[in-house]
Amino acid sequence: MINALRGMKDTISPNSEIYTHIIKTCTKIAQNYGFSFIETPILEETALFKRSVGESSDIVGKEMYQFIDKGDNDVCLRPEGTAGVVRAFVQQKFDKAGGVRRFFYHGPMFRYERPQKGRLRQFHQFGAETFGEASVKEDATIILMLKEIFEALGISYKLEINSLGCPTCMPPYRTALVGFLDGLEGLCEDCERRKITNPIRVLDCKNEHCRSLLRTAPLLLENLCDVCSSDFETLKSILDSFDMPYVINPMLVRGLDYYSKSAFEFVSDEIGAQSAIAGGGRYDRLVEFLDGKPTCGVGFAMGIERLMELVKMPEVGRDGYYIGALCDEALSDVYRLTIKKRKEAHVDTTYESKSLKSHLKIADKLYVKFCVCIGEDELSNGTIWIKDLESKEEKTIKIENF
RNA sequence: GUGGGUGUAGCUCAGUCGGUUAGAGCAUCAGGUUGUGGUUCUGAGGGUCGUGGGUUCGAUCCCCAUCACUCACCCCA
Repeated sequence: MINALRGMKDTISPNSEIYTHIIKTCTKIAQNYGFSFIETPILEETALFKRSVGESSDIVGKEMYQFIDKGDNDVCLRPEGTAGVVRAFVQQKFDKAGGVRRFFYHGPMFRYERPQKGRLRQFHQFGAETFGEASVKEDATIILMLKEIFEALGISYKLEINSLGCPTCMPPYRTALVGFLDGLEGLCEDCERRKITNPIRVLDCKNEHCRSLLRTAPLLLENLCDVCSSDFETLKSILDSFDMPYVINPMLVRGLDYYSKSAFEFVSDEIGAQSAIAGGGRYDRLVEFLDGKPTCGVGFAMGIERLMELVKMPEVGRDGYYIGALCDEALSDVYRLTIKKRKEAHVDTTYESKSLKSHLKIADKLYVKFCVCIGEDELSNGTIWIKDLESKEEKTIKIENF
């Protein structure tokens, strides 16, 4: 027997209904917010991810599904969605055209990691990106859009926010931080490495000893430039005015290198150790990293599999028909009727004749509203027998009136 | 990549201190005399006890290896 690869799952009913419900809900809300659907290739040139996500990140460092194709191209299955969208944005020359563009996407992402609860090698994200809008109101809008999505899906969550600064305030802070870190003894191996590659990430270390050492570390939040500082204040006041609770987490550093200014993460405490259900922020430099004209951007991505464990599905009532034959002579009429009725409604059937009791049992289990049967009596009268499985009301009507 | 846990019927799990034909519930199918469901009753089908080796007269059970799944670390959605 051939099984699916490690960390890759089939999505089958009833999970597929939950998946579809999430996509539908997100799509509707994103469209209300002015985002339009974009589909980008799942396979991209490896260089795209190295330059956008960043070589220092674990994603690029050790988690990419990377290979050489038959044309000798170095390619990757996308580990996240933003890079492809930015590439498409630049390729379409939207950067030169100017204006504000908003896109949403959803689909599979791939990371070669050891699977665990809430982590798969092929997983699915829904995400959205706004280009060309510098106002921090857009950052707030995206957070409020996520709030609306989670409310629509019946998901409870906590929001954490932080500011990662900009090219004005980040570099001096970075220098100060490295100076502080150099004075420390006993950081873990990972932190020693991160100190060189991406010192900001040291703040995010889960190691208890490191955390205690870092208690007195300088915080970017206290060293923001005037613009970043006032933007962060604006963001907080908008969230306050829309009753969007949040906690400021100065240690929150998104895993991807391209973020700047606003960073946020929605977390759930009901899904195991992998608790982030959505994350995002601003990435004002990314477009130029990918050879575009400098254009600011802000966006988010959420993990659909992680949401699937939390979604409360709306109640569904009985719907549609089940049509069955009580004798072999009625089989062809049943079949014809089924195909015809499907032009207007959901119809299930069986290709064999069975007892009335069997048909009713099947119809009940399929959770349809009506059970329709044709037997010898109906055949000779040109009628059908129909029963409403909710009201238990039954009647016999002319076949042409069905 | 590292560590823990688990592999017995389609699903959820019992079980054998090693001993003849391995069990239950749910699910499936058929029936409870003539065409009535979600509740009941009866019956049937369905298992190389993850795989390979070892110990033993004998292994589903003990030992070793291996694979798979799972949780956690790292990191992230």
